[in-house]
Amino acid sequence: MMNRTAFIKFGGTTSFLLHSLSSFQFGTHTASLHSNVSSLIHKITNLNDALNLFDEMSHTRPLPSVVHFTQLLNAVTKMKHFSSSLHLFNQMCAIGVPVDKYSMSIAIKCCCQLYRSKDGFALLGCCFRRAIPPNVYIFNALLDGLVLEDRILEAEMLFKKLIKQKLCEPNVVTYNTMIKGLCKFGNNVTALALLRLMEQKNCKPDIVTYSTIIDSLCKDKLIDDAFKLFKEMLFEKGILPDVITYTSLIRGLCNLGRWDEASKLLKEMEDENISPDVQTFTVLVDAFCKEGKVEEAEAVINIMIERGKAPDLVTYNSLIDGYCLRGEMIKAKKLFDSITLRGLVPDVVTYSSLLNGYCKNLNIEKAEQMFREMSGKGLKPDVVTYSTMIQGFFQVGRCVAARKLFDEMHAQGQIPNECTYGIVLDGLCNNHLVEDALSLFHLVGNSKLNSNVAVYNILIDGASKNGKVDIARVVFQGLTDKGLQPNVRTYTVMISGFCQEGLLGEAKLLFLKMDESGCPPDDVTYRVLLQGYLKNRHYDDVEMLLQEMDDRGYSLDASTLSLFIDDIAAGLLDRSMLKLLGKLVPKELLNDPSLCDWE
DNA sequence: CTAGGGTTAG
Repeated sequence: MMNRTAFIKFGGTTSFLLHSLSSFQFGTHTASLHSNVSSLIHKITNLNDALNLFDEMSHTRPLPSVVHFTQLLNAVTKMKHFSSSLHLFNQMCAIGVPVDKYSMSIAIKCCCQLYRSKDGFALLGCCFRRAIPPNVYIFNALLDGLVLEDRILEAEMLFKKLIKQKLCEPNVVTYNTMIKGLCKFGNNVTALALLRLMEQKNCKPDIVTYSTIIDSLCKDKLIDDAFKLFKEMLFEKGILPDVITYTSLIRGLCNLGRWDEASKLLKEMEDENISPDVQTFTVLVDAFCKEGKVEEAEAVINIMIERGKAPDLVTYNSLIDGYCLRGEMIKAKKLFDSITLRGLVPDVVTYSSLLNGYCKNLNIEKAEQMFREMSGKGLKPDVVTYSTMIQGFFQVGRCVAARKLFDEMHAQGQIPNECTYGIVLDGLCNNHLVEDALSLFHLVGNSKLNSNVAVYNILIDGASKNGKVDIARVVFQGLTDKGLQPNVRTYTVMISGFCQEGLLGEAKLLFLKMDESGCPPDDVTYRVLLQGYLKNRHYDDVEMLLQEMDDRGYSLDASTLSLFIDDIAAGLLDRSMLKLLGKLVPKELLNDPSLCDWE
């Protein structure tokens, strides 16, 4: 806590306060403080001013009222200085300001926003002891805290308890917070059910309710459902969408590559006089970059600047990623270096993006350099940074370095997640260390990490590629034994493994099982099986498979197609198959010169 | 004097 001396030292930026406060610094005009305090609080723009004003207030006798202290507390909280705000709250208690439900609710909110909902609940206990009946604001803050910490079951329990024990009447914010939690865990169905419950209970869903669910549907690529809800909101409830609603929908469309509709929606929102903001533009930049359309992303940034919406760190992080994806590392680094010139400070994501770019482009030394540099700047590498770097080491065959970093990650308190685990298993397999991957897999045993099909897909693929199809078969069996459902990819990698070993009978059997199991083969499965057949000169089922592909609307890829052409040229396959093959050539390959000379 | 929804990295 800063004292008065420190305040003087900081000087300069707070001169208006000094001036305003000078009237009572010598204890002569305390009355003027009380009348001025609200206006002083409104002028607060930084933490130092707030802390010093608090200091002044706490030395004033009689003490300013709890309302004034709470106003100040609120100002600090709005600046997101949650721990300072909590500190001030504690000071208030210590100097005997009688805290009320308002200050309590702010303090609880601060605990929760700091991922310390446990302390929030402790304060709830204080409410009861001090005969401050907790209100809906307090419970909403606690509910939000649980959601923030991903403690969704406890959030649901609290929500139900509020209603059952009539602790408070849940309002639209309570519902919205619970819905946000459900959406965060991908439970759109229950979120929607809660929206319906609101209607029943006469607690009108509002734009936040709708936007939250619409956003979640978009994230799950359920864009049609999202628009259905959007129309319901607009036409049945008469709620007008705002910039947030539009941004979610635009992102949903962009992520599905439906650019035309996205730009139509962008135009629609501008027609409604809703201006896209920095986040809307950033969504566009990010989507373009992910598609490799960096020029379009740059154009969006230029539009932003023209319109006076300064791109922020997130915008630039996305663009860095876009350059990295295209292997344009010089541009990526140049942008990285220019971020500081724009008055922005690179964060963990910025560093991780560039580091990822260097890894993906196999410049591991530069990646390591970024890794060291960020630590030097006081930025702590997080799970993503570590995972990226570990993957980079594996990609260049530096398995020992990968292992060392994995251990360091543990030591630094960064817990590997599913993705890290997958990277390690994949890395080991790709470096011919299938046995090590299996040992790790068995070591992990029955934990949650091993209940993900992706893990099995990696091991089956890895074992097969190392010529250990027997191990792959055992892992595949283990997956079903565990009650997990293989997905298309699982079947496909297993079939690919069988084909590699010339076990076409087993491949075919598994292929046939897919439809039976309600997991129909996709175009990749067909290509894998066809390649297996062709490479093994097994032509019996080929024509039938091609016909099925045509029926299902699938197409061939360039490499499978060239195998066919080679076999036809060698007279191994009949030219009559060309007609069928012609139907399976994807549009983008039609102008490929290497495929022009057949027929 | 107190509350809620949208953007980035593996």
